[in-house]
Amino acid sequence: MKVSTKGRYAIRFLLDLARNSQGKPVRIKDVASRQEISDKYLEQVVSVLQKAGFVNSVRGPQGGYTLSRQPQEYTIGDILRLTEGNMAPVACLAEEDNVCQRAGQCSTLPLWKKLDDAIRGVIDTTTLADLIE
Amino acid sequence: MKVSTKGRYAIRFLLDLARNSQGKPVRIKDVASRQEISDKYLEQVVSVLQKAGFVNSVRGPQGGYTLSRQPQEYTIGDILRLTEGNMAPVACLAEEDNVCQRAGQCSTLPLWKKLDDAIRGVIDTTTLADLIE
DNA sequence: AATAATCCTATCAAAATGGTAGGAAAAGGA
DNA sequence: TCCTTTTCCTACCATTTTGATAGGATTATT
Repeated sequence: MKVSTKGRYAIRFLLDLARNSQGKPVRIKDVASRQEISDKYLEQVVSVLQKAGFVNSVRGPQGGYTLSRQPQEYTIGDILRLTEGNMAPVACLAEEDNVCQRAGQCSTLPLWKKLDDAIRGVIDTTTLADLIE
Repeated sequence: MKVSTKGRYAIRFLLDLARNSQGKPVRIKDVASRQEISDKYLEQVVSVLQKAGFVNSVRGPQGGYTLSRQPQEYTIGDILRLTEGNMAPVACLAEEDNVCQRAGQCSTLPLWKKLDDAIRGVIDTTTLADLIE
C-alpha cells in the first residue's frame, strides 16, 4: 500500500514546474537536480505526463517543459491514476469488468469501498495549487 | 497502492473463523476451500497471525484455529499492519527514524499525512465484527 | 501404530520497482 | 552548414515483492 516513486516524482515534477517556470520552459535536468532525483528516470516519468497532455514540451536549446493548465486544475488523483494506475485498494474495485464471482457474498467488499472512498476523498479534492504555499 | 493477498487472506481467514468456529477449532483446509484459496499459501499467512497471538492453534486430529479475542477486538488496521507491514502511503511516514532530510521543505508531506489519516480513519475504526452481517 | 493436523523451511516463477544506457530527432545559434 | 542542447524513444538490468508450491518435522488423537 505504498505510492511508488513514479507517482511521487510526477507530483514533484509538476509542482516544480508550477514554482519555477515563469512562462518559460523548465529543463528536466534542473528539476532533477533541485529534487535530487535521477534525471534519466525522471525523463521516463515525464514522458507519461507529456503523452497525457499534462505538460507541454519544447525541444532543443532553451527547451524544457511547461504546465498545460493552471495548478488548481490538476488533482492529485488525476496525476496518481495516470502514473500509478488505478488507485483502488483492491483489483475488484478498479474496473467494471474486474468484478469477481464472489462479489455478491463478499463481506469485505464494503470495507474496500469505504477505504476507496476515503482515499478518493483526499486525492480527488487536493490540487497542485493546494501544495504550493 | 493495492492491499496484497497476504492482508486480504488474513482478514478472510479471521472472518471465516468468526463465522464457522462455534468454540471448536477450524482447519486451514476447510477455510481454504470455503474461501477458494491455496491452503499451503494460507498456512503461511496464518502462521503470522499465530505468532502475533491473533489466533490460538490446536495440533493433531480435530485441531485447527480459534480466534483469541472477540471479533470486535480486531481492527482491520491491526490485521493489515501485521500482514502487510506499515500502511502509511509513503515510507517517510512509516517510522520515526525514516524521516528524510527534505521533510522540512517537503511540500507533499501534508498531502501524504492527510492521505494517511484518511486511510487510518477507515482501517482503525472498522473491526471484524463490522464485517459480519 | 496410523492418521490428522499444525509447524517450519526451502524453492521458485512472474511481476513490479527503480533505475542505467545509448542513441535518434528536433531546434537553435555560430 | 555544423555544433550544441534539449526532448524523445527503446532496450536492458538488478533487486525486491508477490503469490505461490513442495516436502518433511512435530504434535496429538484414536
